[in-house]
Amino acid sequence: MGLNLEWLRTFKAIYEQGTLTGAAQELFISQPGVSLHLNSLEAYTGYKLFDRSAKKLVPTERGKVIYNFIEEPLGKLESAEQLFHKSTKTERATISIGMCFETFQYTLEKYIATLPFNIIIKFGDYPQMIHDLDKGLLDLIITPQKGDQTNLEFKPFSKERIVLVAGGKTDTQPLKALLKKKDYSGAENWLKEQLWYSTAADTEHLKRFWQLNFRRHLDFKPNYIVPNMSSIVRCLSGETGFSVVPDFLCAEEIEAGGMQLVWEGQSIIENTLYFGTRKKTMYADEISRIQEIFRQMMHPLTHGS
Amino acid sequence: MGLNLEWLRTFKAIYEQGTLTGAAQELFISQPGVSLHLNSLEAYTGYKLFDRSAKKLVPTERGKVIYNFIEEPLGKLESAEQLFHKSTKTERATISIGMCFETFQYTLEKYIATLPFNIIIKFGDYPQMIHDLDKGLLDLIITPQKGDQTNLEFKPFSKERIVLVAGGKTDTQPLKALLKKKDYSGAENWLKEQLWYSTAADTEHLKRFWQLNFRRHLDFKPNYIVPNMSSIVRCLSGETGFSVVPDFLCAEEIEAGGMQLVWEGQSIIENTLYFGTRKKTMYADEISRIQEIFRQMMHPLTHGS
DNA sequence: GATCAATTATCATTATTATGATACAAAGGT
DNA sequence: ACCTTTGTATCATAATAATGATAATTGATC
Repeated sequence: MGLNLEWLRTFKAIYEQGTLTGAAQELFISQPGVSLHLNSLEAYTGYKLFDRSAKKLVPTERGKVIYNFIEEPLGKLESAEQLFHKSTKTERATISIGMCFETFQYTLEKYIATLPFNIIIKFGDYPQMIHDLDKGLLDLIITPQKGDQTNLEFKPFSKERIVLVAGGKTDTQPLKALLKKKDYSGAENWLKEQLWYSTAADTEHLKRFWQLNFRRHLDFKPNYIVPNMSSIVRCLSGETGFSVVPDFLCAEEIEAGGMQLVWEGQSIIENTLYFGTRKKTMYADEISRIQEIFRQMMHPLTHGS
Repeated sequence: MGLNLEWLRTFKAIYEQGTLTGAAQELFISQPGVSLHLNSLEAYTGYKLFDRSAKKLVPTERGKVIYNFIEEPLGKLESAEQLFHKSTKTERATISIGMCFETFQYTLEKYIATLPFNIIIKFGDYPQMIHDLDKGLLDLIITPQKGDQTNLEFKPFSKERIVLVAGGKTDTQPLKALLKKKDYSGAENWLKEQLWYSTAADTEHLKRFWQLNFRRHLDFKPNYIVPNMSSIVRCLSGETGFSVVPDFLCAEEIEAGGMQLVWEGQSIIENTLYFGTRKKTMYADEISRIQEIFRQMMHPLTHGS
C-alpha cells in the first residue's frame, strides 16, 4: 500500500551493485525477493527505475534522482545498527553538552582531547538547552537558569560575578577615588570617557551592570566590538580599556597582573551556575568526569567572604 | 533476523505519539502490528525502549538516544515519498549545476531569483564535476574540460581568453612601447615592478600567462591576494594595478572604462567552455533556460576577428 | 552460430507478518 | 466503589512476503 522503507534499502543495494543477484547477496536475502522489492517500488512510484540490459541494471534518470535523494539518510539509518550493539562493548561513548561559547572556550576546550569519550558541544539559548536536555538531545548543560521538569536535575556548582575589569596598564586611580567618595555620578561620567570593549552578540552584561549601579540606561557605545569574551580578555591583557565580564573568565589574567578587577558594583551581580542533567542517564561516569573539570576550573569560589 | 527499517519508522511514530494506538492511526496499520514492531525492535536491540506506564509510553534513555539518531534521516527518507508524485504535477523542479565560483558570480547570480525552478550550485574541480554529472548528482556543468563517458554530451558555447588587464588609472604606456618593439624581456622586467593582484586559490592563470609569454617561471609574488576573481575586478576598477584573468569577467568593466585590456599575449591563451549534460535528462527545459542565460552573458565572442 | 556463463523472471510452496476480535489493565469522573 | 474511557497484550486466522527450483534471456567466447 504505502512506501516500504525496505524497498528503498533494496533499491540502494541494486543501484550500487548493478545486479539483483549482487544486491541479494549484500542484503542476505533471496534474489527473487530483490526482484519483488524493485517491482513494488517501481509500481509504487509509477516509473521504471532501471533499464534492464541483460548483464546489468542501468539506472534511469529518475532512478538517479531517487538514489541521490535517499543515499545519505539511508546510510545514516543503516548505521544506527551499530548504535545498538555499541555501548555494551568498549566503544567510546558520545555525550552532548550544552553551554555558552565562552564557558566552553575557558573551561573545556583545552581538555577536550584528553577525554576518553567523544563530545559534542552545542551552543544556544538556555531555554532551548533545557528542552533538549529533557528530550535526550543533550546529556549535560551548564546554565544559570533552572527548569522545572521533574525528570531533570539541577545542581549548583559555582557562581559567576559580573564585574568591571580593566587592562593592566589602565590608570584606574581617578575612578577609585570617585568610588571611595561614593560619587557614582562622577564615576559614571568618568567611565563614559574611557575605552570600552564588548562582544557583538552580547552587551547584556554591560547594560545590566550600568543599570544596577548607575540607575540609568547605557547611553554610549563600546569602542571595540570583538567576536567573543575571550577576545576581550586577550585584547585587554597588558593594555588599557574597560569591560564588564564574568569574573572567572579573567581570573588567571588578573592573578598574573595582565588585567585588574576594578569594581564589583554597588550591589554585586552574581549568577549561580548549575549542572543540568536527566536523573536517569546512561552516561553517568562521563558526565562526572566533565563536571570534575568544571569544578576545578571554576573553583568553588570563596566570593562569599 | 536483521534490522527492519519499518520498525524504526514505527518506533518514531510511537515516540512522537506516546501511544501504540496513536502510532497505529498515524501509520494506517493495526495496533497489534505496532506492538509487534516495537517488540521486534526491542528484541533486536536487546533493550527496553519504552517504559510502559498505563496511559502512555515513556521513552527510556536508550530510546531517546535512538530517537535522536534516527529522527532526521528517517524524516528525510519519508519525504522521498513526495518526490515520486512530484514532477508529474506542477511542482518546481530542482536542478543541480556545477561550475567554478567566478563563473557563477558573473553570470547566473543575478538571475537566480527569476528562474521558475530551484537551483543548486556546486563548486569543485572539473573531473569531480564530470563524475557527478554522470552519476546524476549534477544535471549541468560548465567546464573547460570534456569527459569521455558515452552517455554524456559536451557542447562548446563560448571561449574565454586569459588576458593581462589593468586598473583604469594605470599608466600602461611604457609597457605598450616595449611590446611594440617586441622587447619582451624589457616588458617582463617592467611588469615585475608593478602592483599585482591575484586570488588565494588560483595563481594558475598568472603562472601560465607568464610561462607562455616570457618563457620563464613566475619569480615574484602578487602584492594583493584577494578571495576571488570578482574581488580583483572590484579592486582594480578605476585604480592602478595588474592582473591576469579570463576576459569575460571584466568585459563590462573594460567597456565602462574602469579597467583596460592591456595585452592578450604573444600567443593567445584560449579555453573553450562546454555545457556538459547527460544525453537523457528529465530537465531539458530547465537546462535550456540556464544555457540561454550563459549564451547571453558570455556572448558568442567574436574573438576570432 | 552454438555453447557457456551469468543474470533475471516466474511460480508453487513455505514462512512470516498483519489483522480483527477480545481479554485485560489502569486512570478519571460521578 | 462503580462505570466509562482509553490503551495494551494475546491469539487464531487471513493476508502478504520470501524462498527454492527452474525456465528464459542475453552477452561473450571460441
